[in-house]
Amino acid sequence: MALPRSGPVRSEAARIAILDAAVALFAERGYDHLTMEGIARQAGVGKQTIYRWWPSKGDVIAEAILEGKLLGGRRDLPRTGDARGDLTAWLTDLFTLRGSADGEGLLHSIVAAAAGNAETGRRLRSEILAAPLSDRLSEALGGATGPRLAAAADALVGAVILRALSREHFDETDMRALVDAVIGTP
Amino acid sequence: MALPRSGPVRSEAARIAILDAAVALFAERGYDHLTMEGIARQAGVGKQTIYRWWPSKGDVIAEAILEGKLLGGRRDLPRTGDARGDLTAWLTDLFTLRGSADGEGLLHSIVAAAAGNAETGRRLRSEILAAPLSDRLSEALGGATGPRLAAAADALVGAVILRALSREHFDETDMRALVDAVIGTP
Amino acid sequence: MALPRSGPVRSEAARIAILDAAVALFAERGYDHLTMEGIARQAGVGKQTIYRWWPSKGDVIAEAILEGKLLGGRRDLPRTGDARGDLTAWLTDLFTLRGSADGEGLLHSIVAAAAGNAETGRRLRSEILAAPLSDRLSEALGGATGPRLAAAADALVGAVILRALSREHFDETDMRALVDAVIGTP
Amino acid sequence: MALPRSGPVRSEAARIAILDAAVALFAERGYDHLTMEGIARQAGVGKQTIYRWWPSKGDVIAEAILEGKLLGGRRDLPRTGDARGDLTAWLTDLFTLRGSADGEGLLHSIVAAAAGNAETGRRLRSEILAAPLSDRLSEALGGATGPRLAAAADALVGAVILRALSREHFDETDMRALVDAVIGTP
DNA sequence: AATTAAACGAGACGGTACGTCTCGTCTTATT
DNA sequence: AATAAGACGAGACGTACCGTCTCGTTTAATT
Repeated sequence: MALPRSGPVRSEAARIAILDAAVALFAERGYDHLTMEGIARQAGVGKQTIYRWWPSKGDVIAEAILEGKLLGGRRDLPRTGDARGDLTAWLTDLFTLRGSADGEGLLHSIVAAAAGNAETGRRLRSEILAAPLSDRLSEALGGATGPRLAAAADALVGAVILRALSREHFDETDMRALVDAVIGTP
Repeated sequence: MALPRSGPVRSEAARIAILDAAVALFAERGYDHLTMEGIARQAGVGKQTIYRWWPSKGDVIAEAILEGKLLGGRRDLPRTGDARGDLTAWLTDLFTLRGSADGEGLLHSIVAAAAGNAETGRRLRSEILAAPLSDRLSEALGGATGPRLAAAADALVGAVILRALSREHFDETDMRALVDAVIGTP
Repeated sequence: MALPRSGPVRSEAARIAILDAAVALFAERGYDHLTMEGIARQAGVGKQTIYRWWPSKGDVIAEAILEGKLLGGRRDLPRTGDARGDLTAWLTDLFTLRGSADGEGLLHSIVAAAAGNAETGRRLRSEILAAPLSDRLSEALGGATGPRLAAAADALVGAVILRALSREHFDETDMRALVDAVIGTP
Repeated sequence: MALPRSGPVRSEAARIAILDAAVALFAERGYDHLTMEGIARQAGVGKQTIYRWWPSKGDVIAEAILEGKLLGGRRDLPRTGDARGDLTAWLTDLFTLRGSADGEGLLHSIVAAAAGNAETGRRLRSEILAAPLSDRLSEALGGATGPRLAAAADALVGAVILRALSREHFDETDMRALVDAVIGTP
C-alpha cells in the first residue's frame, strides 16, 4: 500500500527528453565529454530535473541502456541456422562499434561508462552483451548451460572488448581463431 | 648529429615525481578523479612541466604502466609446473584488482584509462595483460602460436575484465569453467 | 456588491504562520538570506500560499512590520518628563539594533529591506522610526509641527541609520552632539 | 620584506574591466540584481578571476567607490560663497540619485550595498557622503569640528537617505526645513 | 445532502546564480 | 631553456531559490 501523496507527478516528457539527449550526446562526443549541463541544455530541461532523478551521468546512461535507446536493434543475433556463423557475424558487428562515434568510438565510451558506473556495468553485460548470445551459443556448445555457458559468452565478448581497448585490428582470421578457441574447431 | 642546445635538460627528478604522483593518486582515487592539477600539486611541480611532456593524463598513466609503476610485480605468472593452475591463479589475482582501490576499483580505473586513451589501451594489453600469459598459455594449448594463442589470451583476460565491469562475483567454479572453455577440459 | 463565491476563505492560521516564520528567519539570518522557500518550509506551508497573497519577500516583511511583529514593543518612547533624555535613550536603543542579529545586524537588514521594497520603506519611516518620536520631539522643539518637525525627526533617525551603515561606533558623546545639533543646546 | 614569488602578476586590465562592468551593471539594474556571473560575462573575464580578488559583489562595489567610479564627479560641493545654498544644492542633488536608475534607484542601491557589506558602508559615509560636506558645513556652523560637526553632517545626509528610503517626496520647503533644523535659522 | 470551487500542503518544472574545481595556455622570476 | 608558481578565460560541477504550474485533499457557501 503506497503512501498517498499530493503534488505534481513526474514528467514523462522530461524523462524521455533527458534520455534522448544523453544518448545523442553520448553517440556524438563519447562518455568522457558527456556532461550533465550539456544534457540539460540539449533536452531543454533544468539541471535540477536531472539531479532529482539520477545521481550521475552514468545512471542516466544506464537507464538509456535499459530502455534500449543506446544500442537499439543491434542486440539481436541473426538466425541463419549456422550458429557459428551467426556468432561470428554478431561479434564482428560488436567490434565495429569501436569506430562509429566521433573521436572516441562508441564501444570505448560504453566501456568507460561501465567502468565508471556500477549500474551501467551490470546492465551492459546482462542486457546488451552476453544475453543475446546465450541461445545460439548454447546450441553451438551442444547445449551447455550455467557457468560453462556464461564463461564461454564472457570469453567471446570479453576478447572483443579487450581487442577494441587495445586499438588493434581484428580481422576475419582473428575472429575465426577466437570462435575456434572458445567453441572448438568444427 | 645532434643540434647544439643551451640551457638545462629535462629534469629526471621532475619526471619521476610526476609519474609517482600520478600513480599514487590513481591508486587512491581512481582514473576519473585523477587531475593534471592534482598531479602537479602532489609532485611539487608546475603544471606546465607536465603539459610540456605529456598531452593528457592518459599519457602520463600510459608511461607509468610502461615503467611498471602501476602494477608492480603483479605481471609475472607463478611457475609451478602446473600451467593450468598457474593461469587460474594469475587470472584470479587479476580479478582481485577490481576491489583494491577506494571507491572505484583499480581494475575499473585501468579499464577507464584504456577506454579514454589509445596509448594506455595499447600498452595495457601488450605489456600488462596478455603478454605475461603467453608462454604458459602456449604450453597449456600444446604449443599454439599466432592468432590462435592471441585469441585464447584475449578470451581469458577479456572474460575477467567483463566480469569485473559487470560487478558480478566470480568464484572458483566460474574461473574453472572459464579455463576449461578456453583451453579445454583436462 | 461582492461576487458570490463558494469555497474556503483565506486561512488566518497560514497567514500568521507565514509572518511568524518570516520574522523568525529575518531575525536569525538577515534580509539577504531570507527566502520564500525558507519561509514556506519553516511555516509548514506551500509556496503558492505565500505567492497567492504577497508578491515578494519584501511585502511579507512589510506586513510583519505593520503587525508590529518585527520590532515588538521597541517602538514606544519612554516618558520620564525629560524629553531630551527620552529621545536620547530611544535613539541609543535604535542604534543598538545594529548588532542584535546574527551576522548582519537587524538594523542593516531592515534598511536593506526598505531599500529593496517600496512598501517596507514607506512603513519603516512612518510607523517604526519617525512616528514614535513626534510627540516628545515636538515638545522638545517648543511645539514645532509640519515640515519643521518632520525634518528634525528625519535628521535624528537618519543620522543614527547612517552611523549604523558606516559601522562606526556611536558613543554617548556622539549621541549628545547629535541631539544638540538638532534640537539645540539646552 | 616581501616573500619572493615567481609567476605572473595580477592583470590590471582584468581588474579594471571587472570594476567597470560592475559599475555599469549596478547603475543599470541596481545592487540586488547585480551578480558575479553577470559581471564576469560583461567584463569578458572568468568568474574565478573575480573570486580570486574579491570575496563578494559588495567588495567589488566597495572598491569601485574607492576608485571614484561609482559616483564620479558628484562628490564635490559647489562653492559659491553661500555655504547654506551650496549645502542645500548638494543635498538636493543627492536626493535626486534616488530616481536615476531603472527600477530601483541608485540611492536605494547604494544603501542596499552599504547594508549588505561592511566595507561599502564604511566607505560610503567617509568618502562619498559626509566627507565632502565637512568644510562648508563647518563654515556654516561657525567653525564647528569633531563630534559636533560629524553629528551635523550625519543628520543632514541621514535625513536625505531616510526620506529616499521612505519613497516620499522631498521638496524645496522640506529641504529648507532640514537645513534650518540642523544649522539654525539664518 | 450534493455540488462546486477556491484555498491548501506538497513539490516538479525550466531557469539563473551561486561558489568551487579543473582545464589548457600564458607570463613571470629563478636556476 | 627548463623549471615552480600561479594568473588567466572558459566552462562544468552540484546546490539553492526563483516564480509558475500541477496534483489530490479539505472546506465552505450555494444549490
